[in-house]
Amino acid sequence: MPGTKASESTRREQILSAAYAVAARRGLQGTRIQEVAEHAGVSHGLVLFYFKSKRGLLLALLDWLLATTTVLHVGRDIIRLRSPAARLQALLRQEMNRLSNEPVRIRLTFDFWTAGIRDAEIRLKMQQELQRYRDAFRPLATSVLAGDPVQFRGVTADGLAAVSVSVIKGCAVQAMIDPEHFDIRQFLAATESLMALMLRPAAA
Amino acid sequence: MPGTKASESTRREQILSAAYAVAARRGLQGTRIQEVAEHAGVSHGLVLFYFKSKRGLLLALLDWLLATTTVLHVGRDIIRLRSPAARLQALLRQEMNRLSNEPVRIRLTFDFWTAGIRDAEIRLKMQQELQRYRDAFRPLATSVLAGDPVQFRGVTADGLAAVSVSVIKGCAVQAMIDPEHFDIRQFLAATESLMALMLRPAAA
DNA sequence: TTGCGTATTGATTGACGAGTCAATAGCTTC
DNA sequence: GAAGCTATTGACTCGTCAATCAATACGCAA
Repeated sequence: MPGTKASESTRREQILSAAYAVAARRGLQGTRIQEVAEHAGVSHGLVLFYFKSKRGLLLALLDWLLATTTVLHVGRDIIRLRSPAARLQALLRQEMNRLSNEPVRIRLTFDFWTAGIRDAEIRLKMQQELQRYRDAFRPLATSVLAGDPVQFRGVTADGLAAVSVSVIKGCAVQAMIDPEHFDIRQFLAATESLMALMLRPAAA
Repeated sequence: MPGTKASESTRREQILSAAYAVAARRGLQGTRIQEVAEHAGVSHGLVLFYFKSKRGLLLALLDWLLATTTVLHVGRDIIRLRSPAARLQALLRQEMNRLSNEPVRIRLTFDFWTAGIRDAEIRLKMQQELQRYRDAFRPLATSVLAGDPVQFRGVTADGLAAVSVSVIKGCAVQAMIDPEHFDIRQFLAATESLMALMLRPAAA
C-alpha cells in the first residue's frame, strides 16, 4: 500500500509546508497530525516517521519559520541612507510592511510566542529571535544617541533598540487583533514624526 | 454524596479564581476542567453545571480577567500633572510597573490574544480592551499634538495613542518572553527621553 | 530479474478529556 | 419533622487524537 517514494529533504519540506498552512489555520495546539498529513498528501504515519512526535513537528516548524523569515535585512538601500534616524525610520517602515503582507506568518509567530510562555525549548528560540531583532537595531540606535548626547543622557543603545522593537511588536499585536480600528498609516505617520524629533538638533 | 452548598455567586467566584490559577499555569488550551475543579475543591460536574462548557468557562474567565484588571486608571495624581507629556510619561510608567508586578495576569492576557486570533467572540473582547486602552491615551495625545502643531503635522491623536499602546504591549511581549535580556529600567529611560523630546519646544 | 532495504501505509491501541445524567445529600419552608 | 427543591456528585459515554507497528510496495543494486 505504500505510495511513491521521495527524497528525505523533499518529504520534510512538503510536510513542513503543510504544517505551516494547517498551523496558521488551526493554531499550534489545534494542529492535528492527521490534517497535516492530508494536506501534504501523505499518511499520518509518515509524518510521525519523519518528525517522531507532534512536538517534534512543531519545533521543526518553528525552525523552518524562523529560517524562512527574512531576518530584518538591513538592505544596501537602507545602509546607504545618510542619517541614522532616517535608516531607523526605513527599517521600521520595512518591518511594518511585513505586517500587512505576511499576516499568516505573523499570526504563527504570535502563536509560538504564547507557546514559549510554557515551553522552555520554544521560549529559547523566541528569545534568540528577539535578541537578533534588537541587535539589528542597536547600531542605528547607537548612531542616534551619538547625535544628541545631552538629550539622551542615561539612555543606552540597548534601551533604545528595545523601544524600537516594542513599537514593531506592539504594532503587530494591534494589527493582528484589531485590524479594523488600527490604522497602519496613521501609526506610521506618528512614528515618523517621533523619528524626526530624534533627528532634530537640540535647541541651543 | 453531594457536599455542602454555597450561593451561586460564591461558587462562580470560587471556580473562576481556580480557573485563573490553572489557566495561568497550563495555558488556555491546556486547562482541564478536572484540574480546575480539584483546585476549587468541587467536582468537575459542578464546573460544567455552572459554566455549561469549557468554552463557557474560558469566556467567563476572560470577562473576569478584564473586569478585575485595573483598567488603565488615569488617577488623580496623574491628571494633576501639568504638562501632557509628563502625564503620558506617568501613564507609561504605571503600565510598565504592572508588567513586573502582575506577570501572571499579563501572561494570561497574552494567551487570550492568541486565542482571539481564531475565536471571534474572544477577539471582540480583546478588541474592545485595546480600544479602551487607546482611548485612555487619546486625550493626552491630543494635548501633546496641540503643543507642537508644526512638528506633528499630519499626525493624528489616534495614531499617537496607537504608538503609545504599542510601546506598552511591545514591552510586555519582550518582558514576557525574554526577561533575562530585557532591561525594563533601560527601556523606561529610553521612553522617557523620547517623551522629553516631544515636550521640547520647537527650535526657532 | 531477483532480492534487499527502507519509505510508506493504515489498522489498532491506549489515554485522555469533555460533556451527560441519574442518584443523592444538603438546605429551606411550612 | 416532613416534604420538596436543587446544588452537587461521580460513574459513564463518546469522540478525538497521538503514537505504535506489522505488513507491504517501491526503488535500487547486482
